[in-house]
Amino acid sequence: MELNERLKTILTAVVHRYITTAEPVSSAIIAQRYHLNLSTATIRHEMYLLEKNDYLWQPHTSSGRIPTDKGYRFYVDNLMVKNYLKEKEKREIIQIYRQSKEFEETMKITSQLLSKLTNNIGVVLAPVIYNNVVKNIQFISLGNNRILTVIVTDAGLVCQKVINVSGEIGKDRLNYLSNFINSKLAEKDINITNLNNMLLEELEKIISFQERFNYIHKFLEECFDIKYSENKVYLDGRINIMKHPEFKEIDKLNYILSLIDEENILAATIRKYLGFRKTKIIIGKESKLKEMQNCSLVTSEYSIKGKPAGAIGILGPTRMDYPRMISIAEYISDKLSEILSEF
Amino acid sequence: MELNERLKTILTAVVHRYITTAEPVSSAIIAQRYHLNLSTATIRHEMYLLEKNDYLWQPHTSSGRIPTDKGYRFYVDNLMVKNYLKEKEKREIIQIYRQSKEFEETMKITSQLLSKLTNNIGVVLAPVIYNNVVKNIQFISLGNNRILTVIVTDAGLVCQKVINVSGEIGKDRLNYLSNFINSKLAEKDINITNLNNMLLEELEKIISFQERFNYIHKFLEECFDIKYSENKVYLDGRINIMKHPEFKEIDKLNYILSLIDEENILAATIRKYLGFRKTKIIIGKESKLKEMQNCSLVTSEYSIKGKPAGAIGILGPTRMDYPRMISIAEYISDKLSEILSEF
DNA sequence: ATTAGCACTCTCCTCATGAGAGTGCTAAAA
DNA sequence: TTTTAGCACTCTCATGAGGAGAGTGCTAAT
Repeated sequence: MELNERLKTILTAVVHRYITTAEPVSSAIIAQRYHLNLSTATIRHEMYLLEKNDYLWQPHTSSGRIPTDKGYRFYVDNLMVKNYLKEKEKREIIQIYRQSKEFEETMKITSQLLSKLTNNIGVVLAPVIYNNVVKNIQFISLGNNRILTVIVTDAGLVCQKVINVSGEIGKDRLNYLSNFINSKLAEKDINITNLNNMLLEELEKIISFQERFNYIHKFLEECFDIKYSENKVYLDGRINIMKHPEFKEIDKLNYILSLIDEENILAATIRKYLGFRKTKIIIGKESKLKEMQNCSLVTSEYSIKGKPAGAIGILGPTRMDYPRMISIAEYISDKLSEILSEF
Repeated sequence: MELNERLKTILTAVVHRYITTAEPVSSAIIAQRYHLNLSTATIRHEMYLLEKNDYLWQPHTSSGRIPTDKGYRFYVDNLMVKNYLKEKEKREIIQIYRQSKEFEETMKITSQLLSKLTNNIGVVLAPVIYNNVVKNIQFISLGNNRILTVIVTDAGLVCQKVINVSGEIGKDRLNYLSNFINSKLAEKDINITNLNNMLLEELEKIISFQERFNYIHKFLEECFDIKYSENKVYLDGRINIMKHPEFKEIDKLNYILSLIDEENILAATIRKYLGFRKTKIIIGKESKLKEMQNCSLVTSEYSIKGKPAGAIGILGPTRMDYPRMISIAEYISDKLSEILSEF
C-alpha cells in the first residue's frame, strides 16, 4: 500500500513522539499535540491501517502504538527532515579535536565524542592500512633472530610487526635493506599490497645475488603480511545503554552487551555495509544479527586524503533520534577525515 | 573477638556454600552437609555470634546468612586452602599462549584466558615502560615538521610518538642523532627516565656545538615524555557479569558496568595496590570505590626479566571462588612473565 | 469520510491470603 | 555450662481478586 499524506504525517508524529517518550503513542496524544484537526477516532482508524501494513504495532490490544523496524525505515527513507548541528556544537567538537596530535588519541577522542554527543555507544573502526601509500620502512634488530619492522604510511599510520628469522641479519644489512626499499618508495606511490607483490621480485633479484640470503624472500613476505589495523575498534560509552528504558529488562540488555563485548561482531557488521554510500543506517532486525534486534546502527565512512579509510558508528536502541544521529555521524566523519589527512 | 575453631569451621562452610549456590545459607544446610555433629540450634547460635561480629549478615530477619566483606576477608586471610591448577589446565594454557608471537596479541590472549577460565572479567595492564632498558631508538621523518620516534626496549616493547618540531630536520641529521644515541645505549643499560636525564646533557654539549640546533633540547625532551603504555588496559569477558545472579538487578549491574566502561578507573585501582606483594585481593568496599561495592578484584603482578612490569586482574562478584581465582591469576602472571621475558 | 459515544480489553497497582523457609527464644536435657 | 528440641514468630514469595486508568474497536449518527 502506498501511504497517503495523512498517513505519512501520522506515522511521522508517532515516530517523533515515541522517540522522545519511549511510551506507546495513543491516538489522543497525536490529536492533542500534532494539530491535525482530526478526531481521535479518525486517527485511530489511520493507525489501524498503519498497523495492518506493518509500520506500527501494539504491545497489547488496548495500548498505544510503537513504530516497527519497517516504520522506522520508512521514516528514515521518506519522512525525516535532515538536521544540522548548531555552530556552537561544531565549534566545541573542533575544540576537543584540537587537543590531540596523535593518531591513537584521535581515534579515542572520536569514539568519546560520538558517545557523549549521542548518549549512545560510539564506535570507530581504525583505518585499513592496505590502501595507504607506504612512506617509510625501518628494520630494527631485537636480537635473538627477531626483527622489528616499522611501516609508516603517508597518512601517518604506523604499524609494527616482529618477525622471526632463521639466522641473524646484521645491522648493516638491515640498513641496506631499508634504504633500498625507502629509495624505491620515494620514487612513486606504493601501497602495502603493491609493495608486497612488486618489491619482492626486485628484491630477490638484487639481494639473492648480492647477499645470498636464501631466506630473505620469506622474511619480506612475512613483513608485509600485516593485518594490524584491520581489527582495531574503539568503543566508548558502553554505560550509556543503561540510560535507555528499552534495556531495563535483563534479556534485552544481554543481547546488546554481547555485541559490546565482542567488538569483532560489531566491527564486522559495520564493515559488511561499507562502500556504496557514505552514511548508512541499519535498523533492528535488518542486520539479521539477533544481538542487534533492538538496536540501530548509524555509520559514516571517513577518508584519508580522499581515499576511503574506515568508518565510525553510533550504536543505540532502534528508538533513536535518527536525524540528529546522522548529522553527528556525518559531521564527525568529515572532521576526522580532515584531521587524519593532515597527519 | 577471636574466632574459635568451631566458628572458623562454620564461617568456612557458609562461605563455601554461598559461593556455590548464591543463596543465603541456613543453619539446616550447614548441619546436613558439613557433618559438624551439631544441631541446627547450636549452629544458629554460632551464626548469631558471627553476625554480631560482622562476619555474616542476613538480608532479612528470617533468612539464612551471607558473608560480609569482612567475612570474605577473614576467609581469604585465614581459612582458605590454596588451590592448584590441574596439569591438564596448565597444558591448555601453555598451548594457547603458543599461538602468539606478538606483544599485543599476547596481552589480548592473556585477558581472554583470564575471563574464560574464571567466568569473570579478565584485565591486563600493559607493562610500564619506564623500568625497561632502552635498546634502540629511531627517528623517522614524516614531513611537515613531524618526526616519528620509535623506542624499543629490551623487553621487546615498542612505543612510538609523533613530535612536532619548529623546523625541518634533515634525514641525515636524524640518522646522526639516532646513531649517536644508539651507540650510547649499547655501552650500558639505560632506562627511559635515565635516558632523559643523562643523555640530554651530553647531547646538548655535543649537538648544540656541532649542529647548532637551538630546539634540539626541547625536541628530545618531548621524545622521552612517553606515557604510552601506562594507560593501556586489556579487558575481556564483560558479558560474563550477566552470568552472576547478583547482577540480575539493574542497579548493581549499573555499578560494575561503569567500572567496565571507564577502563581507567579499573586500571587506577589495580595500580593503587601494586608493589608489596605479588598477589592481592580487594574485596568489595575495601577499595572505597562505590562502583566496586559488590565486586572483588584479584590481581597478580608480572615481571619482565625479573623486573616488575605490570599486573593482571580478575574482576567478579565478591561471591567468587577465591582459591581458584588466585591460583589462576598466579599461574597466568607467571606464564606471562616467562613469555614476555623471552620476547 | 468523519466523528461521538460507549463497551471492551489489557495493564498495573494494591491488598489479602497462605505456604514455606528459617530464625530466635525458652526450657529441658546432657 | 553447653547443647538441643520445640515452637512461635517473621519475612518472602507466589497467587488471585478487585478496581482504576488508559486506550482501543466498533457502531450508529452526522
